[in-house]
Amino acid sequence: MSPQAVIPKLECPVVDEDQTLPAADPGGLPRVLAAALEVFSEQGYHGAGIRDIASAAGLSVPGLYHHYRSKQDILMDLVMAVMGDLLTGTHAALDAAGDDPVARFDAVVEELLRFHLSRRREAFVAATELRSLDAGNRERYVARRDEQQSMIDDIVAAGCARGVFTTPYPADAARAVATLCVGVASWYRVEGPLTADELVRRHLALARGLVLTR
Amino acid sequence: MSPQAVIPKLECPVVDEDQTLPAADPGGLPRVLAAALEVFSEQGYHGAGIRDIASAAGLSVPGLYHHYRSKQDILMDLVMAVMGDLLTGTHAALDAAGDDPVARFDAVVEELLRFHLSRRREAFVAATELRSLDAGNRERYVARRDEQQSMIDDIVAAGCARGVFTTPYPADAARAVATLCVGVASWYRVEGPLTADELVRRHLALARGLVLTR
DNA sequence: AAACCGACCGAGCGATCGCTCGGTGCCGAG
DNA sequence: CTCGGCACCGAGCGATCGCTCGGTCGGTTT
Repeated sequence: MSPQAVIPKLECPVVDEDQTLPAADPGGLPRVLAAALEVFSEQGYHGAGIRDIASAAGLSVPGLYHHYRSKQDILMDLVMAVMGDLLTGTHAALDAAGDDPVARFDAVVEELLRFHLSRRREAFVAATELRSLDAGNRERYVARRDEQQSMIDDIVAAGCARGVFTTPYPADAARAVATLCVGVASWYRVEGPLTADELVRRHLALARGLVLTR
Repeated sequence: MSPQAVIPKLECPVVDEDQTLPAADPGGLPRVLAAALEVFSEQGYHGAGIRDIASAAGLSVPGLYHHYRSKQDILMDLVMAVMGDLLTGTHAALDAAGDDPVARFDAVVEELLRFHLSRRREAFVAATELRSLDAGNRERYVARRDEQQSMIDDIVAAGCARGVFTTPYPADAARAVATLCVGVASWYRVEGPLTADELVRRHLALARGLVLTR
């Protein structure tokens, strides 16, 4: 189904991506995970067949199973890799932002927005396929997700404690901020009227509106 | 999989629901659609088999196909029924709200929130299974969805025109309001710390923060 | 009584599912 | 030159998929 030519086979442990991929992601995911992302984002986990993933990766079915033990493992590896990148990014943004709660808020919101803009399909799959993870995997994933959410919670709470944020409901506002940032992944289109920079600018203002309720 | 006893068979065109359903919805959906909602919300469209739907509805597989022509038709009927209820509700709330943009804004936001609270699973399925609708069905559904969005757009634009809303980005704020309201369906739990009324109160304040950006 | 209808079901169709068996070809180490 | 191991594949396993065929059954019409 995927309209790709024959790509020379070679799975390399280190990054070595000089091949032109059909429409791959910018995040440097391994070839199989990039292929899985492609088909999962279009058909969903249960709608995508192993054969779809294999051929999108330029592999046979047994070739795929040489690298991953099951379809469930592929999904888990994918969403955990994405969540790991997100946490790395937001932690780095926070470290660079210093101590001012407003600067920290802006930094984490901007990072969240840019992540969900540049890796829309990853974020979409991670959000919608939560239910396709089996119980143990889901638990491990949700723990990481909560780690991200409580990062925002803490920043908003700190801002409220110092009086720079005025919302009477810090926890609800923090969740609303996350909802807003994550939500861009499900409607943003590069062909749309908004550049990424302009979108970030506007949504930073909207996010501030959530913590500065009058 | 569904732990239900044998329910007397009888599909009635008019509403006649004195049977105790296992964990059915409050929205008065036909038996088959209520069953489909149950399994779609747990396994997704592609993850759910028609045997799951049939047995959740207390029917055999051919019995199911007596009422619906295909699995795709069941999904389409389900999401269109839900979207129809939402549009009916928000239009009614608007009609009752009069002409003041702030009253209209509050009315539609409250209706959106209450709908997504009381019919969480419906809203969740409609949002996540968009991609499972085939091209023609998706187009028809998205048209109704856009109708709902532009209702909010118009209210925010009217409020900005009269100067009671101050956001410099009415369209983005309106989308953020919708994102916020729709989002509650994916995290709200009845067992959680927030009553529905308190949640509505707080999120009305948050939504106002989005259109009253300083 | 005969003819018809809507609601429903047992059995099973071909296709596809996730996954595995038993390989082949290549490569660096000994 | 052999050998072990890695990357990979053709073929096909049993199970399940969406869907249909050919009915039965009880009620209404004529």
